[in-house]
Amino acid sequence: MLRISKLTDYGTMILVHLASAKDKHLLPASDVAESTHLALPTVQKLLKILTKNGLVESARGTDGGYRLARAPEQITAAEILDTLEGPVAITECSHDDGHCDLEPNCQVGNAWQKISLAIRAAMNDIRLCDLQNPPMEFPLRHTILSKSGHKPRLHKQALGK
Amino acid sequence: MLRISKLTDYGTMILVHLASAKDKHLLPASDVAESTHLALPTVQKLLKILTKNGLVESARGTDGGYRLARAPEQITAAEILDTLEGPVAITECSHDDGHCDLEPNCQVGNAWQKISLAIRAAMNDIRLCDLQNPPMEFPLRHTILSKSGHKPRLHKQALGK
DNA sequence: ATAATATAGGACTATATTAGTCCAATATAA
DNA sequence: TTATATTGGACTAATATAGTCCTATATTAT
Ligand code: FES
Ligand code: FES
Repeated sequence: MLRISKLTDYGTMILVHLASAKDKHLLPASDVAESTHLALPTVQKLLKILTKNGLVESARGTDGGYRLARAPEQITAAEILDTLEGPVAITECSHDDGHCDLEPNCQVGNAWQKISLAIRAAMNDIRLCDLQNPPMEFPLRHTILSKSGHKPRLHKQALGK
Repeated sequence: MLRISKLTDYGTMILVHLASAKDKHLLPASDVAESTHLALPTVQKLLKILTKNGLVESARGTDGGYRLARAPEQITAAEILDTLEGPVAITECSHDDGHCDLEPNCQVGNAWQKISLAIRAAMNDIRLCDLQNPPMEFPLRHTILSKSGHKPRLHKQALGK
């Protein structure tokens, strides 16, 4: 259903490993690779991506390495997915962008897109610490606009292309 | 986020088209292709898949064709995704099945899987008629276990695999 | 300075998945 | 028997993902 790629899985493992690190200590990629049993080049690649997206921070040189940029409670699943899965928009329309000659009443792409956004909103409630130590059940209590049926959040998110 | 494939999008368009058909009338694949502006071979392939999975029913021969097997209110988004995206399970663990030598405390794959299931549960509330004519907002009000508040967030250790 | 360590950036290949097409077989009705 | 239309599956092409490797840059210690 929600299909996450292997790299996203790996990336999450890496984040979880960093989350369990001592304090502000920096872990070199080689250490992370060893601990997670993932191939070093893959770990290097992922750590670079995570760094570029602000989830982890890095230092070069001797005793350099990586660590979480924030506490595990302040990193959301939405961020992790955005970072590792990329800004993949749901298929918007089977016809090329903007021009749907057929049916102006076809809201199919639109509908899937709204569903996707609702899910994404729900992902904001799940945090790295939840992935680290998952609860019995994950709640998904959102609508695309708001949780109380009002109009507060407009979620004008640009889903790019 | 939730990434649906092009074929799933096409398939949804086809379902919506069938949903708008007169009564119990059968539409041949060629008709569907023309109406949706999709390539005929693709439409044929998708209709076969939809038929095999019980979402539409078919008749052969002259005046044969396809129609929805049930009313649009009785076809859920979950079914559509299951049918068109296949039974794609989320990546369970980066190590081969059952054998995670490293860390017994790694619940990463497990966590994503639970999230995926929660989303799938939410998809049971969305129906073909909603995709046809999407509401302002899609509600996602589920947890993996129940919908009535059940003391979530307990961070209980999940049972293994 | 120089050497050693480690990240940054990106190019590159290999693999897997998705998308799309086509053909032979079967069923139905006129 | 002919025309219509689905069924089943094989097949190729296109794209996305996974994985590796090379060069440049920054940092620290000697
Ligand atoms: S086919 Fe273009 S909006 Fe649906
Ligand atoms: S690496 Fe095996 S369960 Fe997480």
